[in-house]
Amino acid sequence: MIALADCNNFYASCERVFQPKLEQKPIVVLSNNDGCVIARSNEAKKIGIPMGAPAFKMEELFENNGVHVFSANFALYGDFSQRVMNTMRTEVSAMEVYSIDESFMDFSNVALPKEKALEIRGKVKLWTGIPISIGVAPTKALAKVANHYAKKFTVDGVLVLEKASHISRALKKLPVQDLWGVGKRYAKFLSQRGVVTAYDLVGLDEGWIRRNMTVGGLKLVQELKGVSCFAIQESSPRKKNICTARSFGRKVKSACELKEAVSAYANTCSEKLRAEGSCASLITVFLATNPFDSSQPQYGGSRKIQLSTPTNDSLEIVKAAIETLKQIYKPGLIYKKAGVVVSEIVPENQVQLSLFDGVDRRKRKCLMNSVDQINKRIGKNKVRLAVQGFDRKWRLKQEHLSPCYTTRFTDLLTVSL
DNA sequence: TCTGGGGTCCTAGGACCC
DNA sequence: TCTGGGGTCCTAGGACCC
Repeated sequence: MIALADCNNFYASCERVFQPKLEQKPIVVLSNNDGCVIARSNEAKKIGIPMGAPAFKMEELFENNGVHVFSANFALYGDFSQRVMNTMRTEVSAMEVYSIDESFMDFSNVALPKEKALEIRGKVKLWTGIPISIGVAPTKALAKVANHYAKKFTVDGVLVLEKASHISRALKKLPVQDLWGVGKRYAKFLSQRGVVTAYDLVGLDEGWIRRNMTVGGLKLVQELKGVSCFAIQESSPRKKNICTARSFGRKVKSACELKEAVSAYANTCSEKLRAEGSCASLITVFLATNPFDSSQPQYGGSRKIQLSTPTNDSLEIVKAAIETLKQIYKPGLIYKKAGVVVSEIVPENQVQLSLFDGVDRRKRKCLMNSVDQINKRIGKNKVRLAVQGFDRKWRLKQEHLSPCYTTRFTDLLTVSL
């Protein structure tokens, strides 16, 4: 048996932990740049605020319903995620962290799954303040289904799906698009063929599924029949791509500002590589104008640069990114977004060195180590490259940011007696 | 004025190899 | 008249996840 734990309305719940007066109140969390709604408390869902709705179109609705609006605070959510995962890890022998707010847990040796799940749920709430729901079933895909019902229809937030009759009853009531692995396109394609529920999908010919929904669809159907195709993966495989990209908080025209932004993103990619113990040899830079602004000329450019030696050195990666940016930059346009992707990733200790390499890599590694350690101790980006800029006018718009209660000393909660 | 930011996997088709 | 069979690698695009 496999359990899937999923935090309820995770970002909204994080915002509530240190502001208990927000219990029972509608909360929404906005994406970067306060762009669109990415998380909603149950109360906000009831008001009819859709997921992904642009915030500027919702202002009246927010106002009229007393909705508490937050800018995304990923430092806070990331820290809470770790606390939740660490708490769950004390209870099970094997666990896979699947996303920032979800984990699969091995329940194969759990005698009383329902009781165990309730215990975990209670412990996470007590230790972290975050409410979670847990679904337990024979496979991952079925655990997802169980979790779906646990969240929607149970009082205690836990559902075990084990008996065949219970499983087929659950599948009969589940719209096919609510399945893990069935998105909008497949849902439309299937409904045109009369496949509406998960149960309908399971009844189809497997050859047909394979032809029309690839092996991914076939594995999903197998899992729904109780045949496990997805094992619990305790350690995450090395990333194949690492991307840092942002929309700008305001219009950006000048090459100089773009250079600052792209340098900052390239530096972040380098930091992510170092944190993973990886190096990359392909750097891609892209930029784009605002696709929603039809009054302006549109442009999207991207270009790659191949490095002869894989690296995670900020100086090298930033330099390569700036060179690449110069090749795709067109003056006179209003840019809205830029990003850097690093790929062709290899482990740091398996880098193929070049005979003609001019860089003193040992020395550089020491430098990067020092920078990382200092920044870890006294704050992000305290030591950085000058090219990353100082006023950073292009940075995110975050008008409703909550304090980083758990990751920044100056933001610690104060209590007056 | 204002619409996010990460990822993965699969497939088809073209170019090329022997 | 008649033109094989087996591969790999790369890319773009599509689908999905959170």
